Amino acid sequence: MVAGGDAGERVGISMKTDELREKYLSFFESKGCVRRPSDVLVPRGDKSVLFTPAGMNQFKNQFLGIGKLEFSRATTCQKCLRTGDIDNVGNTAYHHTFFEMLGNFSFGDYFKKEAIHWAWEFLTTKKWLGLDPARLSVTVYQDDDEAYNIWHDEVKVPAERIRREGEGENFWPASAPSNGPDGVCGPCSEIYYHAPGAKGSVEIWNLVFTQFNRVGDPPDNLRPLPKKNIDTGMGLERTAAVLQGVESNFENDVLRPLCVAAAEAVGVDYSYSAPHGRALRRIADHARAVTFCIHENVVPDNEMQGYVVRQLLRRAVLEGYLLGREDAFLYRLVPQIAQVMQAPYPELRETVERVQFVIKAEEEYFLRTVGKGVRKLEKVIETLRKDGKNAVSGDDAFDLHQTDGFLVELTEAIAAKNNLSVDRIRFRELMAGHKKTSGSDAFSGEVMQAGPIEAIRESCASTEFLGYETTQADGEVVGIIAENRLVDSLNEVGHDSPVAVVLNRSPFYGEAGGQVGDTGVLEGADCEFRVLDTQRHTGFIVHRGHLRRGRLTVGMVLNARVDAERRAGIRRAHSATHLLHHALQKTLGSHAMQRGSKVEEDTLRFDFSHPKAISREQLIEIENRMNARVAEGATVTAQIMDLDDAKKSGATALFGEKYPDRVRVVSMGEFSRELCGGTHLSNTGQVGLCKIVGEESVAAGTRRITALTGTKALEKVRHDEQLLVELAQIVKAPRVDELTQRVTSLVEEVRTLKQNLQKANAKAAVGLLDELLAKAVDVGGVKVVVHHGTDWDADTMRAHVDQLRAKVAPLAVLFGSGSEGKVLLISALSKELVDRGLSAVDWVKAAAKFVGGGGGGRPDLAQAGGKSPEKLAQALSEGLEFLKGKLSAGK
RNA sequence: GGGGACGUAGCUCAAUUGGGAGAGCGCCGCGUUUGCAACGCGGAGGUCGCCGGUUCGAUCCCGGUCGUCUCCA
Repeated sequence: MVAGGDAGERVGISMKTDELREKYLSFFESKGCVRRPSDVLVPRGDKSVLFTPAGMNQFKNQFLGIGKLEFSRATTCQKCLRTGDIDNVGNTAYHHTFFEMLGNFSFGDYFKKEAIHWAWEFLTTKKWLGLDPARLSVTVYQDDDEAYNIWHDEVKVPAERIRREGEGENFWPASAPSNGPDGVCGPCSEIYYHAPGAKGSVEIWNLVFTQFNRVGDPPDNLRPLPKKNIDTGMGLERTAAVLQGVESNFENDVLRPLCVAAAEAVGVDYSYSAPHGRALRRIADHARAVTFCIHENVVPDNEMQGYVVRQLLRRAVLEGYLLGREDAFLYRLVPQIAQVMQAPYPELRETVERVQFVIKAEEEYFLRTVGKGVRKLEKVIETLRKDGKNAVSGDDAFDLHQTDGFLVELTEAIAAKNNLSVDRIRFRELMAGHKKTSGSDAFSGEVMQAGPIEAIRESCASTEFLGYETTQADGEVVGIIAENRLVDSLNEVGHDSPVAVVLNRSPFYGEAGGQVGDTGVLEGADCEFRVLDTQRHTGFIVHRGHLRRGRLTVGMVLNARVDAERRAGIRRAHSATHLLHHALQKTLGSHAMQRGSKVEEDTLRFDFSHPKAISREQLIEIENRMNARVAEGATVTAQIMDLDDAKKSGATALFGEKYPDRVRVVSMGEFSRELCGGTHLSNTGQVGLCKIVGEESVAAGTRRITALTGTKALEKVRHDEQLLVELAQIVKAPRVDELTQRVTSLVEEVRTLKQNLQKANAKAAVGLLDELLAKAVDVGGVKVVVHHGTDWDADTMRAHVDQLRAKVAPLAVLFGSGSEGKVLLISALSKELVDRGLSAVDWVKAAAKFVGGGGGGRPDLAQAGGKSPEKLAQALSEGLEFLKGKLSAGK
């Protein structure tokens, strides 16, 4: 099972992945680093990335000096996701989408010397990894003599094993000095290991020395930072593979079992060098990535992160499909993934069922769209066959890809079965064009740099939030931001774009946890600032709004008053949200976990995981449970505690949500306990009434319930009541209770009236038709009926035509009818006349000419319109003459 | 954020130069049968997503809008 090499040398250093991770973290703990948990895989607050791409991501603020620095050195094992090299996954030994990165970090604390020495110590000391120093080599940035000297003079790495590299290789961000971006950057030093028996060496560790601030283009654009940082990364999978003496990451003790499990799920055997080994490695990799994402509630979707998850999942399913597995199989890997990853991420086990459910649903969904695409492709192939062509065009392949989500690999596979190829060149061309036209800068990642808000930090660390206790308090203005710039004072009343005001203390709630920001007013001796919205920004509460009166200056003390009535409505809605969550769990089961929420004034929206629509009965039950909790008037309390204690006490937390070390727990009676920073009632009875007004789907496996509380709930009930009263009046039901009966009988009445009318018309038509035939002109044996009907519509005319044609042949009919500036003409010929080359279309056109219109249709039946009803009689007689002419000419 | 498509009966979907809205399955009734997707006949069920425009006339063309799918970022 283990790849070749010198067994004796390997035994001493073989080490499990879990052991390596733990050793790394405890080693750096012993160097004073604080061991921090892995950040979530999908950082919600960070708009610059879709997924956590590297270990340093969670420390961006610390690197920038934003916020309070609770520690200056840290170590983590961070779960990461990257899709840039997705095509290499499974082909190479070292590429993954999901992977873990070991790191140690210094924020203005230790620097190059320690980082290098410690890396070496960890790698070479027997107590830790015990690697042979002779098998290690390093690189440094070409101009970084400091790093070179440490390696050479202090660590004693011989010069022939120290390589100097350019900014493309050994600078972060790559090539930053020449090409930017501006901001913090610095040289790197990489450590390589040459495994016994291996051809070359592999990079296992990258040390980044962020010591510069780049300002503009060269020369002299790298300014030394006052506080230098260390950011390092060691790939866990890769190092584990090295330590285990295996030739690929996918052969290590975590990934190999997943490849085997993938093989089993697909129904084939796994071996590293087998032809389908690549496919199985991809399945294993993608399944792990998808499992972690869905665990964090990032589900397959068609935009942003959800789209990436969908692509990963579909690519994995496709690999299986191409190996002959045409039903859902990927979801079966989840328990195995939770198993091999349980040491660092025990929480994975709690969501196995839900993750499997989501994966299976998406798999089946995908297989359906594949089915649709297959049908479409079969049609394409059929016409190709007819035309004697041997390749599916790039345009067809692209159309399948773009509109049906049909991956081109699949098109190719199916084409190959039919001995056809696919025009990949044209496909790629179209794809490139599509990328160009659909691309946008909506996603231009912001570079690491501090905004105007951070400058406020010099005078004030953060805003103290007072809103749990009060809705009104005095606070000092510590910052004013207008037009994205920090200003000392503001006197322009009626600023177009909103202005932001930061106080040192405030009762205003900044939008968070689904609860909207407060509105209200900031008032001083002779000034007034209207707050339209409140946001949070790294510890500050930012009041956004407009100056209404006077002048605002930094240092002023203002009386901050929250719009208390609105806040009360928000509190009702927020507490009701917890009641709803509780009721859902009770009614639907524990899988009905919160996925998101939006809490506004007496209005709430709650998304949760649930596979199907909720029945009317269940909705009533949920509503009943909530209102029972309202009626019982349970006490609502909040307390601050350690995150671990809160979780132990059974408080509901969301997977994929990042919580601070100390959290606030909101409890209601004995039935509800949630981690929540929102503002709540003191007693559930204050909700008043909670009315569910909507239930819908927002994504596969996710439902949304909308509900109203307090005043709005009452208003809604009244509104519905009013509606019924109005309806009752309109349909003349004596009482609202009898509406159903009344409307039913009205519908019934309309139906019978319609039927009667139809019968009456048919009856009248019988006599009419005979009359028409009697009046018909005989032109050379052809009965010609020309008639001006009163208020006939097209349907009536056609019905008459059909009945006449059933009675007599050969027959030609021309009907006309006019009303209010509109004329309708219909002409019809029996089959014999059509066979003789006559056309109803020509005929009706000839007649329509006289009423200022045109027409068309089929040779046996045509229709035309016009605008001059007064000329209808003429049109009809001219029409008759036209046909006479045709009939005699045809003889 | 942008591109491509789709939206027709309860369900799955047809319908070409713009001119009479269809099939299969399901449902109801009658009949024939009584064995695994039975058969025959009859019937009900449609604002052709919604709004506007072009046209004598729009399910069809154009614009907008909503919903669904999909691709790119």
